[in-house]
Amino acid sequence: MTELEGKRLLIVDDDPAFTRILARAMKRRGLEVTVAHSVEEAERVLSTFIPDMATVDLKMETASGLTLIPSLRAASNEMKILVLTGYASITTAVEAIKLGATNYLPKPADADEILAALGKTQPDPDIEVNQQPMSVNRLEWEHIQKVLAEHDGNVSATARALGMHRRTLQRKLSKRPVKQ
Amino acid sequence: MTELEGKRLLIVDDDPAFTRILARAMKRRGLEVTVAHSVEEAERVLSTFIPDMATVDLKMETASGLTLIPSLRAASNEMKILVLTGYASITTAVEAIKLGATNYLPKPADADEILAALGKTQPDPDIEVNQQPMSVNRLEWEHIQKVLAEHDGNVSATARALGMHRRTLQRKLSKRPVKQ
DNA sequence: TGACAATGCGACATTTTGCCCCGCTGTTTT
DNA sequence: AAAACAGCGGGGCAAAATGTCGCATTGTCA
Repeated sequence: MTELEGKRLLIVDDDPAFTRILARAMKRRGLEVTVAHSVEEAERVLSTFIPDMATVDLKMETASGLTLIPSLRAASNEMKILVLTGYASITTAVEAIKLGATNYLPKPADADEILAALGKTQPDPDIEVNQQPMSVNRLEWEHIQKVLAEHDGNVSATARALGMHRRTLQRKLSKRPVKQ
Repeated sequence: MTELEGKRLLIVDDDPAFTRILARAMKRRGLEVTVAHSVEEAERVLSTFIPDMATVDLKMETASGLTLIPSLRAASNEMKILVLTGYASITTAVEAIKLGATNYLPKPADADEILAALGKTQPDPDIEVNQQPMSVNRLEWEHIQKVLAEHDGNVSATARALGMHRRTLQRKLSKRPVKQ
């Protein structure tokens, strides 16, 4: 881990408990950590210095972390950008990588996983494919996320498009996605 | 759909039933379709001509579809490459995009979804409106049928694979007038 | 034949859902 | 500016779906 010594990490997440713990773990590993609790705050940080790596939460109070990725990537081509979210979906993962993220991890993830994901830049065609098909619940979650993205996050429109009650969709969205 | 007329599509998937249906649907839309049932076969096709777009399955008998993506991308920067798999996961989605895929879709997906994912860039107002996304129920139904077939009709095994209770799967299978 | 998995189904507790109704916040219309 | 409108989040409640357990029956295979 010595090669991490002194590297600057920007953590963007509006969960104070999460950022506190992660920041501490990263500092213990010798990183220089800055925390931003919103996209706006992150933009301000960017105007003062350019971090070497960044972790970005997707679901935040105000703007989505996705909107921050282009700014981060514009600030530096070398920056390692990791998207980290408790509401992971294939749709947002694809979107994030296309926007220039280096990697994408579902929460919960510990500090070592995060560092590993930040370090693994090169794609590997030989990673193994799941042997299990998706669970129905997971498939539903992915589908909902896709349609939601197509409707720019408009819950009402998505519910209409899916022929599902808005209240039900709202409840489903507030839950964490199922594993696997 | 006229802008699709005559475009060459390469379908890489080792499921004969799937390729047959998809090829037919795509031909009906005016595409020129070639099918490869393995990565090797796809490589051979590539040495003959360069398609405008390709759909690639991940889980195939021999090599994973992921290994094909660099070849496809090397053959042309313009090619639309869609990864399409019943064994979708965030990990492989991220890898696929990093390797140069244009998009990534979990199966089941119908022909229109696939075309959309391959990058319809035309601002066609009608398409958006009448193109309803698949309802969650139908999506679920198709997925269940697929996995059930993979397990030779074994309900218990299917329920395990789908992470769903056997009793629930049983009930779903019994009373299902397949509504859209 | 014995062992074992799979099936169909009843019964019941738990969870999810559909539905109606708020209040609040922006945006568009009048 | 006021009113009308759309979207969001959420409370509460009845109806429906699901998870769970148990049990008798039916393959299947060595």
